[in-house]
Amino acid sequence: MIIKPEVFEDQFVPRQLPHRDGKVEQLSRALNPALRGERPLDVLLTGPSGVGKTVLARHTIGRLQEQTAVHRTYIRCLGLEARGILRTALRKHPGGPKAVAEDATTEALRNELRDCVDGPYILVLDEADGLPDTAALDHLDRIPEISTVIICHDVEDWQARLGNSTTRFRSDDTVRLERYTVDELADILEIRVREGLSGTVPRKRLEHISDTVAGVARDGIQTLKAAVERAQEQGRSELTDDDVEDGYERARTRIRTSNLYSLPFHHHLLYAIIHSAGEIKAGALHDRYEAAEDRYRGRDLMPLTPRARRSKLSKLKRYGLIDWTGDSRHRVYRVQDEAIAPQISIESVSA
DNA sequence: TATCCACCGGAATTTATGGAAG
DNA sequence: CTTCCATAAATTCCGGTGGATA
Repeated sequence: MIIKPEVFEDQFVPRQLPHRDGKVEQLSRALNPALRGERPLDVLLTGPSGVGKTVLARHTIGRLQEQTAVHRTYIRCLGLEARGILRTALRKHPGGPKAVAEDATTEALRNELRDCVDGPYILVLDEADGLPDTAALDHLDRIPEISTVIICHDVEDWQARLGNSTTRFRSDDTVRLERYTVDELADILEIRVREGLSGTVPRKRLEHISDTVAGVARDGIQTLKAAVERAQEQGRSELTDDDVEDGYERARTRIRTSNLYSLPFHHHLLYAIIHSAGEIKAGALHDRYEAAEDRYRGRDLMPLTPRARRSKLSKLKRYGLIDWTGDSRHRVYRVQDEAIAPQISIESVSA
């Protein structure tokens, strides 16, 4: 029985981070100058998705704030450009203005930010892979009190991106997180069980979950939650292996559904055609797409030529939404998970 | 078994968009 | 305001692929 749903939410920051002691310590060391009122070091925090990069940053900075008054702001970079970063950094700073003008230029924002920071200010740039360029960093570079914790997936990609940019945010320190082992992740799940559920779950079952999700903590926690929900629906208090397998499917479906919904119309149309066909050969897919081009009426997008469609199909595959077998003109497309319903209906082209 | 050809995907090129500079 | 520049997305071009066809 779930008694504290928040324990299973992505934003939940646990009081303890098992098996991350060394990483917490490393990050703390970099940030500790703040205890003396000095500027913390810049840190690059990397690792695959779902292994606790954001949680590590929140947890460690949270502890720092218990010891000293230091300002910090979390910014999810996805979809933001330099202006958006500066605006958020300014708006969330305690000494910042109540409202920031909509049309303020990047320079104006930067100057205003520089004038209001009065001590160490830590910016956590989450999902920094999503930044279009280094412009944001180049601006922040000119405000001496600001330091950064940059969270991204791949160090090499990130450094290549910095390229010839002269920013000082080349990171004094890099904290790398890896996937958890089965045992480690089971420990983490045990804590969630203790804090969020009314009953207990046998260790073996938690290890089964950990193994199923291959050490990705976020998936493990979501799978645990979905498995418990399933058992609850069926009036059982104990988890079975089937609950775990089904919970994993549900968790994956949720993630993929949100993946699909985040994509533009092109992808939705292609996905809807494949979903309604079940299996569809390349030629037929392109024919139906062309037959459905009237769907673009009233949108500010234009139908794509075949080459661009292929790019969208590749993306759908990367997102775990479709799959295919065969090659060249004999390729057959299909959806990976029937349970993920398309957002648009394509009755008119399903014939 | 040689050729055909519809589709694939890398690479170069064009187009659209938005910010910065003058 | 215009011009310039950078970037991303889409198109154009084209060699590669492999089951179908004769």
